[in-house]
Amino acid sequence: MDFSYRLLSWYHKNGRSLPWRDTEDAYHIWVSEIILQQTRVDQGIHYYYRFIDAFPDVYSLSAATEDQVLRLWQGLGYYSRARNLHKAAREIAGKHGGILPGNSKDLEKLSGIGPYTAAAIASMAFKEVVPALDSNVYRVLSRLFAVSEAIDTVKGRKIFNDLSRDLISHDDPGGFNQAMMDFGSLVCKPANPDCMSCIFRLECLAYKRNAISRFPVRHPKKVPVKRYFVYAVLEEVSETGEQYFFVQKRTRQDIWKHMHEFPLLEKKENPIENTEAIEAWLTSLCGNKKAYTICGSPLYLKHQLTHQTIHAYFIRVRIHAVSGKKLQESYMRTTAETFDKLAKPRLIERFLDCCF
DNA sequence: AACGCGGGGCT
DNA sequence: AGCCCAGCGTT
Repeated sequence: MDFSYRLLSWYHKNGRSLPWRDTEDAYHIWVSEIILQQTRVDQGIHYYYRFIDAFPDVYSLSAATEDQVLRLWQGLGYYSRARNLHKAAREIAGKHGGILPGNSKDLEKLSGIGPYTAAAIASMAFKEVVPALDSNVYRVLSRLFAVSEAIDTVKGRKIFNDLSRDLISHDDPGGFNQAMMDFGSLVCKPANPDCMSCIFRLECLAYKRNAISRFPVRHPKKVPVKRYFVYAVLEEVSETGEQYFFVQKRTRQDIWKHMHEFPLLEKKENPIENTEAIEAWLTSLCGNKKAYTICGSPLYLKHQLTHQTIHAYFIRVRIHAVSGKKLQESYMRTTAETFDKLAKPRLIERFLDCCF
């Protein structure tokens, strides 16, 4: 089969030049692969430079705190990637002498490394002949062979796995995998693919059937759920003139785990008209009605996630004198400077951009 | 197998 | 407004 030869020829002429290519350092490749999970290259590349700069090797990453790693990941989303990367780095530093496992099966045992990432690292860093199936590859193959099985089922995955195993280059598996991904993102794009410059156009079954847009097949997605957040932005100015905020770290199995935010009241329905309930909440936070003053009217921000629509209201509150017990026990009192260094979700960053 | 997990670009 | 992106872990 000359598929891989033709693909690699295309790749050597048209492939992208990226900082994690042309390196033997498995750690660098690993970091790039984690950053690029469900993330476009354009979006992730800046984070890659900053991450490698801050943590140039496994040991520097393992020596960092989770908070430091999350702060660097801030704004990129899917924060479990950062937590798992950090966790795995500590495991490698502790149990593997700082060396990444040298094959895909052992790589897959590490936190945050699944079938795709294991195959990507093993093929690129260790020349293991194993196909890395990401959504680019699913798209390219589903169109080439008009695969009508959905890509997000076990049955479908097996079909694509088998196809790739037949096609993959044994001389340059890493190049093959990267070539497939570049081809998918540069030519066989999700929308408006560039079929006219496609080297496989004449063999492409989807193109022949004039059915490009029907591939790949995937299961329909769920509609986003609505959530209503009311944040109390509690500001206290001490006698020395220092400004303090009250913040908390999210710990639940939910969005933004281990990221920081303001005291939060969440409702299923829009609560903003119910001023009594909100004031009761603020009072319980601050101890009594005289302990605080609401500044102005709430600021509303809509925040769209892939699977949730968050309607957020920020209420700025000035705290006088002594704070309530609940505030002391459940929340951290931080200076503006310290707060700045904490990892925060985009929504909180957006609010800060508006008001501070 | 189904679900939850971000943020941003493209159409 | 909806779809998609160098997927993975949990339930």
